[in-house]
Amino acid sequence: MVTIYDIASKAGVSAMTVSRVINNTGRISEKTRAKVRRVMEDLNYVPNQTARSLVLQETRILFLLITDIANPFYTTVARGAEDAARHYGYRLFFGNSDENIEKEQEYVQVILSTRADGVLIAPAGDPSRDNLETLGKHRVPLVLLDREVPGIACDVVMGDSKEGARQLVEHLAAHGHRRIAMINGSPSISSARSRLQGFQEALALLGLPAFPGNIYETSFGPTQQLADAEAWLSAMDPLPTAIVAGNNVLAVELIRLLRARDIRVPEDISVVCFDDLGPYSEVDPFVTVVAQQAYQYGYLGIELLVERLRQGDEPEPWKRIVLPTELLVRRSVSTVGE
Amino acid sequence: MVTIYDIASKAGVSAMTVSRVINNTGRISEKTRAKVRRVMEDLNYVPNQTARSLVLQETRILFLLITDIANPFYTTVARGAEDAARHYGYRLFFGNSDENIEKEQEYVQVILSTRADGVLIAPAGDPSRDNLETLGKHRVPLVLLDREVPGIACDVVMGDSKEGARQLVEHLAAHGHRRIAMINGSPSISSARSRLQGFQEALALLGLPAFPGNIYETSFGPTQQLADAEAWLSAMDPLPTAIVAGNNVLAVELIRLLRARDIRVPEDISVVCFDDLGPYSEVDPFVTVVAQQAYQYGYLGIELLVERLRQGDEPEPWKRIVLPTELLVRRSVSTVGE
DNA sequence: TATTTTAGAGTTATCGATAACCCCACCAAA
DNA sequence: TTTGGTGGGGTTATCGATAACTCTAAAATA
Repeated sequence: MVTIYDIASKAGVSAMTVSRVINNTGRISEKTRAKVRRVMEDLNYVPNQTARSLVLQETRILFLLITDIANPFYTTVARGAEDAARHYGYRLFFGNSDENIEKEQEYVQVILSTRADGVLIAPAGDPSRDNLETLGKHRVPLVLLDREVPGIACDVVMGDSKEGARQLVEHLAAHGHRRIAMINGSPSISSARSRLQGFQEALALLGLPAFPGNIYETSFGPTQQLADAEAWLSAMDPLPTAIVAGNNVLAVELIRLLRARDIRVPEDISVVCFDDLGPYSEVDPFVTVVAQQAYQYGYLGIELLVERLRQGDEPEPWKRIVLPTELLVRRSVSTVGE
Repeated sequence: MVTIYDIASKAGVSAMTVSRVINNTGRISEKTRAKVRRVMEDLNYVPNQTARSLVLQETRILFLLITDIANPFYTTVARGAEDAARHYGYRLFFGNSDENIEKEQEYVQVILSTRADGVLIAPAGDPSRDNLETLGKHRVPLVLLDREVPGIACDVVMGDSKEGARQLVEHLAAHGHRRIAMINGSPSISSARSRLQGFQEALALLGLPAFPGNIYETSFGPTQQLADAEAWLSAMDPLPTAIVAGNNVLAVELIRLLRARDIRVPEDISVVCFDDLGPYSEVDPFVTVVAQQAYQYGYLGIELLVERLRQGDEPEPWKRIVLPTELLVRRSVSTVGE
């Protein structure tokens, strides 16, 4: 590999002069600058960012740790994050935690050994606190994505889960549904808690019953089997006329399960959920959802991070960006009692 | 940040001894080893991978450069790549080229300055040759994804595009379609060429007409507006009864365009395409596709790369992995002439 | 007992860049 | 003539790790 010293000797100058030309610092005569530039081109020189990182104590690497890149929500988050990182001159690593604390912990080690300048992370849940504290102990700037963690003070980009839940329930109620159940992610995840709370408050507000067993809590995880969900469904007698799913993955799994039991959606049970099902759900719109501004999650998250990196000594107060949700009405809700 | 020297002095040994403990090399007494380990834990030491990369001349970084992380196909590729990278102890950068040569070129510079150990790339097209040669000139191991580039000899993971096209056309023919058109990506992309060729061969084989203007070539790109596609449609008289789309994005855009013109799918025109549409398609299967093993693209691609990295001096011949396609019949095809 | 071996370390140079400091010639002002 | 500012650029130390070599005391062997 061509180094700065190769350039220096071919150009008959010192390495420092080459460095100055590269970074446009110091005083260099036009003649010297031109000569160095030409040698760099001749030799196809590309600065070694690793060496630079070592001496500058800055890697210009940001890490995006999400729970599943295959989930359309996070996919779009990743796109936003990548666009922002590119715009601000950072490189972006990514990893999937699969909603798994141990996997997350492994990535924390990778992040630390990488000396990433900052981390944009959707924590697996409240138990992620240890992992986040590890990052904090090493002074790695952090921005939380979609989920807050009690005890961790930092910037966060999240959605208005309670409002989203309210929109879904109101929509169902407007279609005559009164017996509504919810399948949700683990209560150890703040967004799941907010969605549940929003769900219950909306029920109360509309005078709808919170019948026994109307809540089923499992994992948002990508490999979820919904093994017990079958029992949960059977236990509800009569079945609810509508079910709110805590996220898109759960909605998909639920619909699959319902169909396997010959329960039609939406004729027998209506299903709605949080998060859209990808850029292509517009082809044949089916599931009614409250969509979130996934791209903005990623873009704004990186921007918060970059802002933090620029602050240094006089840190500003933590920011908390709450993005609105939008109800997209499609075909997975039928009208009851007509 | 805690360094190896901090550990060394606290433990009363030299830095080299600490390094030996970390890497399990050389001879270290159990007592010393234990002492060093304890100091490392006490001080929360994490080795600096940057420094290590510099001296080892190896970053343990792989770069995944795709054209759009928001495309469900590449999303799944990314997941496979990430799983494989993790398995083999590599970190994974990613970037989107948006089917754009200039953006791709910028990323090539990033890759070079990063000193990534290898690159898994879906090139924007044949003109990517320059970019790939730049990588080659710097001896960066390369694996091509989904697309070959004339003049570039390296490992590649791709799909059986011709067979896929045949499956689609045969499926349409079996439903009575005889007037079939195709909307495809740029002919500068090898997979687009193969798909077109497969399409035309299949037509010929089945004795179907290749009427004038039955092929429309545009870009696979994510931001494609299909501005001229409208004119293309109008120029075909009568309209075809079925259209094959070169990939999922084009199919989506096409369907949107057809609907805007009040042309129903599949009643008026049937639409099929390459690549599945993501998790949504499980919920309410609509578009008939030939799906590709996207996860395997990513996983096997990284494996090829890692294999190359291990070879060093006696390189094996280039490998060319061709993955099969699978026809998934759904609702976007109607039967003609009943 | 004298001489090798060997276990268990330490020393020094190096990877490729940049920061901080130093140096010198030249020109202007005192 | 002396002083000192400034343009232009070189020297040296440093970032945090590892490779290659060296060193020493104790154990093994002759």
